This record gives sequence, C-alpha cells and structure tokens, in this order.
Amino acid sequence: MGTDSVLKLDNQLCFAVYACAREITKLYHPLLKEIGLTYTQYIAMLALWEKDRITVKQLGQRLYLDSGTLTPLLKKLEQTGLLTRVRDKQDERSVIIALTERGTALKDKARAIPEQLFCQAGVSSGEAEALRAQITEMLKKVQQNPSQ
Amino acid sequence: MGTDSVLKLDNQLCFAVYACAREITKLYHPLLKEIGLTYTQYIAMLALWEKDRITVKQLGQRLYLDSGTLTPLLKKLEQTGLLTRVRDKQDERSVIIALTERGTALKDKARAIPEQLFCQAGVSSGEAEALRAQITEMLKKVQQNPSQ
DNA sequence: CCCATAAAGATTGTATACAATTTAATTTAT
DNA sequence: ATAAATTAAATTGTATACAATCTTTATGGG
Repeated sequence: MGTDSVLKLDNQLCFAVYACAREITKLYHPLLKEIGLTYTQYIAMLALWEKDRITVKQLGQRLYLDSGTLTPLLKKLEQTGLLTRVRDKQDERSVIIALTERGTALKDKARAIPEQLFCQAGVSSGEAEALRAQITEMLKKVQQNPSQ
Repeated sequence: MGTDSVLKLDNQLCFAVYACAREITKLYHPLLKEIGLTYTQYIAMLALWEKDRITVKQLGQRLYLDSGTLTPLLKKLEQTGLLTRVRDKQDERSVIIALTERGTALKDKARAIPEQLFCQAGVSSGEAEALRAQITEMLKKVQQNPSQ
C-alpha cells in the first residue's frame, strides 16, 4: 500500500461530505437572504412547515441538533415573529414551538428556492434524489444515538 | 403533486449532506480528542501531511476554507507547536505554513483513525468509496468559485 | 516612476455547533 | 409518599464558518 493512502484527504468520505455541505450552504445564502433566513433557520422552518406545535426536543431529533444550538436560533425566530415558544402545560420541562401566521405565510416565498437551487447547482433532480437516498442511508448508519 | 413535496425536509439533498457531515464529525470527536485535534484541525493536518510549506491561500483552496476560518485555526496549531507560520520573503502578502517535527510526528498517531472510524460507522470501505466519488463529483459541480 | 487595482491575510461581527454543566420538572423505585 | 434518577431546556465555554471590511504588499498600465 502506498505510504499513507488512508490519510489522504481525497480518500476521506468525511471530508467530501463536510466540504459539500458547506458549499451547498453557500449556494443557498443569497436565496435565503431574500426571505431573511439563515441556512439553519431555513432547515428549522422546513421542519416546522411540515409539522409545528412540537417540542424543542422533537425538532432537535428531526434536525440532529441539540438545545445548545436550537435555543438561541428559536429565540431569534421568535423575535422575528415567525414562531412562538411556550412551555407545555402538561409537562413544564418542554417548550412547544408553534408557527405564527407570518411564519406559516413565509412558506409561499420559500417555495421557489429548491428549483432555483437545482438550476444553479447544475444537478439533475434524478441524480440528486439517488445521491440523497444513499447519503440518508449512510446518515442512519452513522447516527450515534438514534434514541437521542 | 402533493402539497409541498419540494419543501419536505426528507426530500432535501442539502439537509441529508448537512446532517451527515455533522454526525460523522461527532463520530470523529472521541478519536481526535486522543491526539488533541478538533475535526477541522485534523482536516488541515491531513492536507499538510500530504504537502506542507504552502500558503494559507493554497491550504484554503484545498479545504474550501477562507482566511477568516484558517487564521485563528492555524494560530492555534502554531501555539500547540505543530506548525509554523512565516511570511513569504518572496511575497510578503503570503504566509507559509510548515509542519514542525512534532507536527510531522503526529501523523503516526493519526494513522489508526480512519480504520477505527469505519468499524464504528459500520460502513464498508467499498460503499464508502463509491459514495465519496459521487459526493466529490457533486462538490465540484456545486463549487461556486473554483478560481477562488 | 506613480497611481489604480488587485491579491493575501487578518480582523470584525454574526450565526452556528456541540460538549459539558446547570436548573427545573417529572418519573421511578423504594 | 419521597428521595433518587431521569428528562428537557437553557447556559457556558470553545471552536468553527463566513460575509464584509481593513491593512499591507505587489502588480500593471500610463
């Protein structure tokens, strides 16, 4: 085996995924700026547009993010007026996230984004879907603590 | 088409890549802790073990990172004694990064990491390589400014 | 030669990420 | 029922990321 092929950057799956994630995020930046969201905020809104009135914990499980990241992010979205954060009466440990009217309405503006992005990235939706499926499978394997 | 399939989180390639990158990073954490590196520092060292005495600019192109991220990271690795940062005599705008003896020696300790990670992740090296190749291709398409 | 541009790093400001800890509420086991 | 364990958020501290700006140095016309 050549000296150190296992340590070559170009052989690292991790690096490819890591670099790709950041480059895609950069691509989103100008589009998201128009609707006033950061990338992570957009991901959170995507989850909430599908299903809101969920706890921080549940949102975190969906996004693979913990309260350390979500608490400040959700406070910001609350300040912007896109959602509310209210303690659950049934279980005061939990905080329930609900979209406001404005938060729900923002979905209309977001609808054009995926299409614009595909064009920009020059990736066909077919190959994107195939790749997404594989990466998702990998994500599930790699997931450290699925119960989290 | 169902209400909003384009905005569904599970249909987003970007989210799969983004979440996967973070989960893989978490997997590395305990292994890298043993050799005293963070994930990004490890990536930087991988590049430098392959080729050092390069400028910050060149390292940034290799890693898809800019000086805003690299400057503090490299200062830290300099403090740790793994590398040196010296202005290029030929072009005082550039800073040349060179590994110290300790920096070069650390490679020996790092050699075991990729193997350990594959076992932990439960991914065969064959499928990892196939996926890596696809993501790398995608990375190149998505790259905004290759000249950068 | 001299100025306008460009290039490379460094800096600033904002927004993540996440480990580790803390606080408050709830469950569980005794 | 109550102390111990668990759980959910929030907080703290550290380390990225990156856009935007600034500083210094180099380059290229005129």
